[in-house]
Amino acid sequence: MGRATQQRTLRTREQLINAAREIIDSAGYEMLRVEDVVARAKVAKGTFFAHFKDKDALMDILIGERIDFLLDDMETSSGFQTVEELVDNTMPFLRFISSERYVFDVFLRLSGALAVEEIGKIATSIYRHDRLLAGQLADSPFRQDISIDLQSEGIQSFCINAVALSFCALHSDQDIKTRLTVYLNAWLCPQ
Amino acid sequence: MGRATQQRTLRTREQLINAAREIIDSAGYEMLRVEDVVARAKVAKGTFFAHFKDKDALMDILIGERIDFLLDDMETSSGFQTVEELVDNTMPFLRFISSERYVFDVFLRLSGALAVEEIGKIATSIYRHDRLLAGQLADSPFRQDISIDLQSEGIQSFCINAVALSFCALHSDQDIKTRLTVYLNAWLCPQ
DNA sequence: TCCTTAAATTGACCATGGTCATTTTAAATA
DNA sequence: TATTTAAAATGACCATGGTCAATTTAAGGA
Repeated sequence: MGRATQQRTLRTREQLINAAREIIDSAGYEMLRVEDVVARAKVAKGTFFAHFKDKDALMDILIGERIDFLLDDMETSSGFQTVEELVDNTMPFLRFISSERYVFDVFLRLSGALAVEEIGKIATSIYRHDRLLAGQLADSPFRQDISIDLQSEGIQSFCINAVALSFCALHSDQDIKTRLTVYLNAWLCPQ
Repeated sequence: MGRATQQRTLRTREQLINAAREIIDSAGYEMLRVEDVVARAKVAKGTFFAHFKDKDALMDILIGERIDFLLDDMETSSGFQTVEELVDNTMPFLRFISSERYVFDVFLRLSGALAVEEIGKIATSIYRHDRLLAGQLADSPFRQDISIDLQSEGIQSFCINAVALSFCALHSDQDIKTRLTVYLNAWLCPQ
């Protein structure tokens, strides 16, 4: 099974991720260049790709960890009894994935892993969000004619749609929160 | 207002699009390289970018025209009275956008135009699909508590979600048609 | 028919993500 | 401590989308 991971491996990886975080903090996700990351981390370009399969894999880690922090908050909240509360709980997450068009594109691209081996932080965080929603829906007074799992799947679908339309020039009349509220009332509280 | 468009401009554009169609027919959308397109069309690389803003703009045309053909079929159909019929009407469209992961990615990226000036064929086709759905929903026996427009928007959202999950290793248990049927029954026919 | 000039085309060049044969490092062992 | 060798790091190189100053073409007027 080979030798144990060396200390320097972990150090190099930390340098790369920290360099990337600095760039993102000052210039945003979209501006991140692999060449800038390796220059700041003082390693060669090849080293980057020895640590991350590709640029997306680094983004998956950085975006995924941000989402995880937001899910931590959602998890410690006391759940929701109304669509309004559900929307309020969800907005920090939606504000983040809609903060840059590039972030949303990466999120969509990595939200479904093509192979089980490739499941990354973003894909995992979506699964976590789904389970979190399902748990909180169990204590909520919404429709009873469909399963909790289906309710949750629909909520996620409408979240994505609300963000997608917010990027669309033809639909900029409504903001994400307004649109999501309309969707979820129709989805969770049919008359 | 400048001079009229020259004949050769139209000819060059046709050459480029035809070259692209040939490549896609034989190798698929993902394999298309701009360099191969210009080589086959016997023009210089710069000419490509004088005709199309970027590679995505060409894809928008080629994917958009395919979608338009599928919408033509949907339009000439006699509409739908049940979720089953709605799903059957929609499946050719979903089969196309799920035919390649790359096609789905381009579709998502170009489905919302960031600026009104940039509205392309794909964005237009989505608007057309929405209007087509709304027209056919008007004659359908589904829920009455939400507007036709909202019903249509939800259908589109669930279509995308069904395709997205079909690409996901964690959700490959159900196929697109099965999943969409479950979604739309819950969306259009709540108890 | 010859000029003028806007439109169209060209291809060398750039930006950036990604590869891989070679070199360096350090953990294990004699 | 010296040797071995797997792991880690290197950087020249490649693939591909995209730019732009320079050149060619052709429409319309003198």
